[in-house]
Amino acid sequence: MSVQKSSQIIKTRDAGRSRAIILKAASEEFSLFGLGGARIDRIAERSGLNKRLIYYYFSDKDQLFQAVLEAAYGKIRKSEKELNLGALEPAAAIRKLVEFTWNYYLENPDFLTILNSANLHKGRHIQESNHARALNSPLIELLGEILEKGRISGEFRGGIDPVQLYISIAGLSYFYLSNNSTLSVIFGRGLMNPKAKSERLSHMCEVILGYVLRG
Amino acid sequence: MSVQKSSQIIKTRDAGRSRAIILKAASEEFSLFGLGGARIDRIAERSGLNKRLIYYYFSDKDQLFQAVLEAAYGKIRKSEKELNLGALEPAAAIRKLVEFTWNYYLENPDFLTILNSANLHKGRHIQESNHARALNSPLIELLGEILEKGRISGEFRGGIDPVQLYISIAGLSYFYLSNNSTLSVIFGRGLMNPKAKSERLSHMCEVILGYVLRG
DNA sequence: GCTATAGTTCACCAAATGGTTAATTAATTC
DNA sequence: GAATTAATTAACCATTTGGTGAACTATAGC
Repeated sequence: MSVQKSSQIIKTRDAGRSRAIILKAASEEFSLFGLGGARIDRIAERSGLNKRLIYYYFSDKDQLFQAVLEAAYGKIRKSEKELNLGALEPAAAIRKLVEFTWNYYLENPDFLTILNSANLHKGRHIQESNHARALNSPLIELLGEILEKGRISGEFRGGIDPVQLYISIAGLSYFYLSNNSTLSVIFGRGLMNPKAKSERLSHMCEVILGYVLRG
Repeated sequence: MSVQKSSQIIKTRDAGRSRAIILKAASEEFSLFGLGGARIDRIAERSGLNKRLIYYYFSDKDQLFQAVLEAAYGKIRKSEKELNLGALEPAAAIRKLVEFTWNYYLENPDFLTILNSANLHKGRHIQESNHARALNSPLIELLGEILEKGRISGEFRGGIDPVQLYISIAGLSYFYLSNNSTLSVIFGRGLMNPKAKSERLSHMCEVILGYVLRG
């Protein structure tokens, strides 16, 4: 910030900062209304920046959405890397992955809705994004090693496909959280209160560990 | 159909038929583009009926979406009822529920996307729909009975919450299918080819049965 | 300090959007 | 078969939409 022309405050110029602000505002907007329901004018308002800047930095709505998607993937991949599952015993590692997934979705609800939008559009934006495609989950390899380690030690059953397991772990949290509004109504039961949430986490751990552990 | 004024073919008038046609066209449109991305003009085109009729029968876009949602719920509830799980042994009943869920989602992809839209909008449309709220899954009670029967016979573990189990069964299929576009890209693996689909179904059965069956 | 460029603003636009008015015609009632 | 009602149509509209042209200004390099 600097002062200029009779105490009028003007922002210093910073491309990186503006880009980041727009990205965040866009992420909120897409998350709230989906790709089709999002409004560029509202993103501009939300960001406090001029609408023209959105086009200056991101060309059009689809490319803006793609950038939002890339950022969302980048963020979760980063968190996954910090997990350090390799250091744990197999069963503890699996449990930690279930807990991490649950907590990450819980703390980043935008991630779920943005992914839903991406899928509504048949993954078009991810396919067009070399960046996001390269963000190919390194977790799968690690998960494969953990499963192998557990199998050798005799505690895990054999023949588990890490991709299937990863999708199952994600799916158990994802569906509950992403669809919680309709599920809560249908079951007449608040799925987001603290007790319900903790019960869900225990249930998921039981399901996943009940599966991987040799009976 | 009837012929009139020098061989010009005109449709007979039928409120019920028109309503149904609009509902189907709207369902396709909402499913393809979401609530925000759907276009009333396109729904009119798709239905082959005059746009004004949409407003005549459904008042506005939100109420049209609500009707689509109600129809979607009505349809799956009807299919669930025809399942007749009560007649089966507990383990077979659970397996059949997993298979049914998977197949239903597979054959009705619109159901998934419409539900996603409903959730994007915080379940507002379901809450406002007495009809859909009353469609409260009767499967839960039945599932509770099946679990109890299995527990008494000693094959199932005790303390399973039918709601949690139902959500897990649904979630395992739902996430895989609803997010298959992005997942296929990320894992570099076609999740919708016949082999992948059959592997998914076995995996889910193993996970769910591995959980309910006493180790 | 001058210049070139990158960042920002403002005013604008054609097309699309959800929704409406009012007339018209088929079906139903009497 | 006339009168009433219900279904359908065509034309229209105010507003919103994604996107642009071109001017302007702060900053970095010289």
